[in-house]
Amino acid sequence: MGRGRTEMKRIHNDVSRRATFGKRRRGLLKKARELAVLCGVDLGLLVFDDDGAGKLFDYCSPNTSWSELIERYESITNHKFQFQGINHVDDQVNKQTPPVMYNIHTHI
Amino acid sequence: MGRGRTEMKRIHNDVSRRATFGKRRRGLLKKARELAVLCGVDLGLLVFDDDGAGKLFDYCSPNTSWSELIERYESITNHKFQFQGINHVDDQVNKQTPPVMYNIHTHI
DNA sequence: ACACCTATATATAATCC
DNA sequence: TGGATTATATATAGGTG
Repeated sequence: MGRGRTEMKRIHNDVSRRATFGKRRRGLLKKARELAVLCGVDLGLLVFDDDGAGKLFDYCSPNTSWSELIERYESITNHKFQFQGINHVDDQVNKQTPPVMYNIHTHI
Repeated sequence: MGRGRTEMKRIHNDVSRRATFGKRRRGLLKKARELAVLCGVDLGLLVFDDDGAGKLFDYCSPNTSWSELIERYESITNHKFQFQGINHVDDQVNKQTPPVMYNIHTHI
């Protein structure tokens, strides 16, 4: 994209990589919000900046929260995350109709 | 984008909204993977399809996992999610250097 | 590092099949 | 419905200040 094609591997030059990170991170967050708004779906995006300061960038769609998203993720994948102090683990969880799960590896 | 501009609000026509959801969801997952690979950062994306079947689409960058991402999110935001069966809650958690947190509302 | 610029690569809305 | 197509809107690589 832009003035040249980009190989899909880690950019070795530190300056270029940081510049690209800033641009693409903003683009990705914007597109995440657009998808949530245009299609009215729930979604969450987490991006960690590993520059040593440990910055976090995230987006969570309107009318939901990360705790809800994680609960739903848990109920679908059985990964069993738990919200501290509130016991969400009960026998009902896995009695719901099991939703279908897709991921990028099978659906790109 | 495409042959016309799109207002940034929920698409009311069911057929259009579903078509757009499929296209943009694939685009977003692709861009999430590109950001992770090009910049070597950890990230995760969760998208729920609210069509009644409860489908989930997700991407998690290489060399990490949702449980790790959520632990890191927790340590930054103090939201205190917990991985079931393993007690991650100890007094060390909040003694770490507090990382900076950004989100789309302040950094779009 | 950050913002702006501009040429190009991509994403995708509308359309057709 | 779910792919192709194609015209256009957007994203962004590379460059400059």
